Amino acid sequence: MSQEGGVGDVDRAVGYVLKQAATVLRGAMDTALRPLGLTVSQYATLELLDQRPGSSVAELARAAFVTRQAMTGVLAGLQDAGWVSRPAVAPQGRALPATVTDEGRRRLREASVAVAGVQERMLAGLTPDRRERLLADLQECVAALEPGA
Amino acid sequence: MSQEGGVGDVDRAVGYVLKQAATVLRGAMDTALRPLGLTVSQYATLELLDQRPGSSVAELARAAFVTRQAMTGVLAGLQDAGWVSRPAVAPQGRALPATVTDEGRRRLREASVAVAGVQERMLAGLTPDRRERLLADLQECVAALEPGA
DNA sequence: TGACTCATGTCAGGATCCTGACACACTCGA
DNA sequence: TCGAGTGTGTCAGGATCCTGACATGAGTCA
Repeated sequence: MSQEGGVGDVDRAVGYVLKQAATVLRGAMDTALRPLGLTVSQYATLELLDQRPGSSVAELARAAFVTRQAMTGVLAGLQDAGWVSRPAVAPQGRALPATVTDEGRRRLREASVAVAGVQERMLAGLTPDRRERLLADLQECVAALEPGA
Repeated sequence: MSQEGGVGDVDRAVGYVLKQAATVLRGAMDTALRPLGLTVSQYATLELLDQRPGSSVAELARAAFVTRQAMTGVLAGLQDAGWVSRPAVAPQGRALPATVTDEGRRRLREASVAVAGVQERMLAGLTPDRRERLLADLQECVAALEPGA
C-alpha cells in the first residue's frame, strides 16, 4: 500500500536516492579537498573556469547551478587566494572575464586528481558500459525536467 | 586533452551531471509544491514521517541527510502549521516521537501526487528496465562512497 | 536620436544549513 | 554501584545561498 498515486517507498524513489548520491558525493569531495585548502564550490569554479577561460561571473553561475551573487562570493575568495584574476575594468560591456592563474592551475591539478579518485571510488562497482548508461540516463533526466522542456 | 589524471570534461563527469540532476529536480519539486504551501524540505519530512511514524528528530535528520538542528527547524514549521504533532514530554529517554496529523496527511497526499508527477516527467524517456538500472546504479554509488565503506 | 529589451555586476535582507558545544537520559560493563 | 559511552534535544555563532532590487552597458528598432 501507500502507493495509490503517491511516490512509494522513499528508498525506491529515484529522487530520494538521487539526492542521497549527490549528498554523499559532496561529502566525499569535501573531505578529499579539505587537505588541499579548497572547498567544493571553489574547486568546481576552478574546474569550470579552466575549461571555459574568460567566463564572466554570470556564465560561471549558470554552469555551477547557483546564482550570480553566490558565484561572486566564491570568485572573490579565489581572487583573494591568488588563484583567479579578473581585470579591474571591463574590456567590453560589463562582464569581467576571469582566468585561472598559474598558481591556481597548480592547485587545480592536485584537486582534480583527488576528485577523480573520489569519482573512481564511487563508480568502482560499475562496468564501463553501466557508467556510460548512468551518465546518459542522468542527462536524460536533466533534459526532461529543464524549464525549456 | 586536459585528461591526464584529472576529471575530464565536466559535461561528461558523473559528479557534475549528478549535481545538475539533483538541482533541476529540486527546482521542479519546488515549483510543484509551492502552490500547495509546502517547501521541499517540509514535503520530504512529511513523507519520511508518514513511512516511519514515531521517528525522532535525529532519525528524521539522518534519513533526510541533514543535521538535527536543521531538521528541528523544519519540524517546528510543520508543528506550527498543524501538520505534525509531538508530545510535550518524552515517553522514554529524550526522544520526542513525531507523527503526522490528519490534516498533515491530507496535505501530504496532495503533495505526493504532485511530486510523483514530477518524478514521472523526469523518467518519462526511460524504459522500466532503465529506471530499475538507474536506481540500482545510484544505490551502488552511494554504497561505494558511504563512510562505513 | 531615443525608447525598449536584455545581460551583467552589485547591494541589502532574509532563509537555510552547518560546526561547535552543552546538558540530559539510557545502556552496559567493571 | 558507578563510570564511560552512546544517543538525543537545544543553544549560539557563522557560512552559504537565495530573493528582490537597482544601476550600468550593449544591442535593436521606430
